[in-house]
Amino acid sequence: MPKPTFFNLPDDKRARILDLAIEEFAAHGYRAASISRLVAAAGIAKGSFYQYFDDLDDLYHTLLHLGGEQKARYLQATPPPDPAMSPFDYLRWMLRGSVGFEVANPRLARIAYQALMGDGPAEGFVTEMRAALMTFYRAMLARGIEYGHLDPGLDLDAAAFVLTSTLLPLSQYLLSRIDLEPEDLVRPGGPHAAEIEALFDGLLHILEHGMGLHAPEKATHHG
Amino acid sequence: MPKPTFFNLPDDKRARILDLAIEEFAAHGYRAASISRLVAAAGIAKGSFYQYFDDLDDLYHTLLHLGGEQKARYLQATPPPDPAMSPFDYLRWMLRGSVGFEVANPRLARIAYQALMGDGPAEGFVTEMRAALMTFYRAMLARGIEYGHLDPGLDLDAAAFVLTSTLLPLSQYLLSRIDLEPEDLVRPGGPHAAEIEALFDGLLHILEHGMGLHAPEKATHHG
Amino acid sequence: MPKPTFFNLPDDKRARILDLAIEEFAAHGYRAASISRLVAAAGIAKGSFYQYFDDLDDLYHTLLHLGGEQKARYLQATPPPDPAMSPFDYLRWMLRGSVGFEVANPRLARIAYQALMGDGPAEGFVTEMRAALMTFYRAMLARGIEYGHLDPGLDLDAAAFVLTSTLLPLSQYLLSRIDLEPEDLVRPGGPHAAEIEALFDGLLHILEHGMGLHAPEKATHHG
Amino acid sequence: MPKPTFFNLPDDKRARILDLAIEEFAAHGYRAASISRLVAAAGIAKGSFYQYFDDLDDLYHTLLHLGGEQKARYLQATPPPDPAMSPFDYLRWMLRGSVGFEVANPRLARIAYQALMGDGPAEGFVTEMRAALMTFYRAMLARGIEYGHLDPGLDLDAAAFVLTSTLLPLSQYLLSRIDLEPEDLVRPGGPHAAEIEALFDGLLHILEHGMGLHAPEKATHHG
DNA sequence: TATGAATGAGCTTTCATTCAT
DNA sequence: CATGAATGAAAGCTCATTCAT
Repeated sequence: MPKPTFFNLPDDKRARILDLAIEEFAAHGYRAASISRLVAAAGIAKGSFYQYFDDLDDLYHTLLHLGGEQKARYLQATPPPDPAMSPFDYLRWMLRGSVGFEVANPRLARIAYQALMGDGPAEGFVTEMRAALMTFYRAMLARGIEYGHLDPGLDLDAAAFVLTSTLLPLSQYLLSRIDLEPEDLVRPGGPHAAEIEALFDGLLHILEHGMGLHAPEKATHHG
Repeated sequence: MPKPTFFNLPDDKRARILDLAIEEFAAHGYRAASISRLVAAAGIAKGSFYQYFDDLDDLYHTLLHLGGEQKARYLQATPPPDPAMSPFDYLRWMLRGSVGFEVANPRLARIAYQALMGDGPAEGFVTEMRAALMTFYRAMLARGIEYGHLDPGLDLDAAAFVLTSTLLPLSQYLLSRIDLEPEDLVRPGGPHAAEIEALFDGLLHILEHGMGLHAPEKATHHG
Repeated sequence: MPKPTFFNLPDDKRARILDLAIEEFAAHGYRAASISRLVAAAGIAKGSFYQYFDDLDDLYHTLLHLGGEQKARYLQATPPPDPAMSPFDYLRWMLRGSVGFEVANPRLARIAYQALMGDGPAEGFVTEMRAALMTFYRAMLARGIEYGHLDPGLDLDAAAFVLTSTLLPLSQYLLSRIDLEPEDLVRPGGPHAAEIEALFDGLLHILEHGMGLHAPEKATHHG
Repeated sequence: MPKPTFFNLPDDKRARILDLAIEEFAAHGYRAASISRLVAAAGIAKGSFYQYFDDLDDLYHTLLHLGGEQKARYLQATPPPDPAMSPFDYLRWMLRGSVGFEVANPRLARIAYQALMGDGPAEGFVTEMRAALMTFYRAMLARGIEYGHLDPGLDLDAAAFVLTSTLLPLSQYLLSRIDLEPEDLVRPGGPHAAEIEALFDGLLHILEHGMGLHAPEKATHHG
């Protein structure tokens, strides 16, 4: 938790520090991030850092929380589909939102991704978030079964694992595959919008047929 | 690339150094691994390290190559099924082999996993290996389509991505979920063999139905 | 010397600051005492400290003076015996008083003791106080000779040195030897009152016979 | 305990480092001694210090042990008097030796003195040494009683306390009183030899008469 | 080849002190 | 008078790397 001093800072200064901190962690990872480098980049005194934060860990957790809040706000900008409908519609909504946010905030996304992949301190926050993700997907799938959209014989553990493993690295994959500026990547009518939607289609098709109740006629999905 | 000096070492000494290096990287990660700690643990002189390797990066890549070779040897111990048969039989073979190897070499597996997840130096090797994995899966899937086992409309990129993302973290997931000693985990008749096979079944079912040509009668997979 | 600001403070606030300052110096010693820690404990602003004192040294000397005054007041509460009588009666009075005060104010006593033992700044104050102590004892001893209570051949320097060296650490010794709460230690009828009086007897006996004119019959002091 | 590296150093370099370390601790005390200052003075790299010692504490204890050994060697150069004789003869021997050593090694003596006075880390070594001193004096006094040199009614605790308290700071007192170069102070025929012996006489007289069995005729000690 | 002492840059952290509000 | 943000010097300590033996 940052010290009150940090929140009393002028908005632009606080924002600049956070931005450079994101830069630092994204560039060097949790373990090799350096307070010295950060304060040099930010043009503030070494001692000032400790007026704002307890230590690097404090700043790190601040960044992760910040990322979580920002992503939540971003997702809420587009209302989610009716949960009684197919969970794949829901997934598509979430997928568009997540990728949109992460492509718009690639460095912050990279930090969160690495945190969930085992970089960063092993304790608390991260472990909880991984578990929360799995739990969330399990619940979503269970609801899907209840509403008759999913195969009742589905192995929930396996399915939640597939979802987590697949969706987490998705935007990193996109960013690496399409070597473009992030902002160009997801602009609604941008040059890659079609390509991305195609990938979403392919992905969701696999998941849907892998997990869903597929009537024979639905098999001709991509005529 | 290690220097010739390293290969002239007595076998046991060379093995001990590699083993402790694995320990060091697995325990502290690529960025926080320390030559000082390693030579102290190995009981060799600081200078000797530089007789064997250029630097930590050199050793790191050596370890990754070593892991690759060992895994290849391990997999080849069990002959793969006929590639003309269902790619899911092939996948199951590979899955059993991979998980078996990684659970038998948890620290080495952890290093490789973290390397592929973005720890380690961003350059060369790692990126290549990720690409190689994707390419390998793409080829496997293409062959599956060719032989009529897979839906010809399958989005190869999406499918290869799902496979890569799902199979890479699988053994880490298993190790975390089943809180047991690694060696107990995969012993053929061990206490968790059934549980693991069930997870494999669930996983392959999803992938198979998501990607395959599913005859209607196969839908009752787990009666 | 504290600044006037300090004396204009509400009594309770001023007292609290002094009390916490005593705590700080007693706990960490002169050299490791920290303004930062003190103001944090006292809940005052960093800058406020400098409104009250020049620096840590200023506060330190204030504490020492304060201790001196308090001790003087404490001693005067019990009227000293007639100086024309044996200086050992006088010593016993002083001893009781000193030990009583120091045991009642252990942290303040500890600071003063360490100051006189060479902790603290080498300059001025401390040296003076040590010299003053010696001078005081010399005068007392000289008066004892004058009044015929002491051996006229007594080496005044040696004797004053013995007194100073012996009495200064006395209460520290008592506190360390008897592992009890300070307040229990000197309560008139307390469990250790007898033990302490016995030590006083032993001590004064040695000093008296070492320095005094001892009539043969007084040799049977502790039948 | 210093690391082996330190003992492999050339003699003169090792000696210079120890000497400057003594200087550092004597000048600034245990708590304010600084590795940075020391290495600057010694002209060695910061890192080199840590090749020799674990940390400041390690060096500090090394110095104390070194002082103890040197003093023991110094004392053994003059054979002690027969312990069956008066303990005051023994005391005089010890006193001459101690003062001689401490005046010849004033800074080392100051460090040890401050250590025994409560500077330095509270743990182990120091507490033990204080207790050892008291025990040693108690034993000496008990032997004195046994051999009939001391008053059998003597309070051993009180007496041992007087001895410890008096003799410990003696050379510090001498050094402060006689403002001379240490080496001039104890040279056998030096300008202050007589003065010092006189102080010894005075001191021992007090102790002897305070603790001893004084036959009436011995009372005329300084005729 | 093996050694391990030497090095200095770099790290995190604490500190007393100043000063604008 | 009170405040607390800003500062940079200085601390202890670790590190990879070099090099003479």
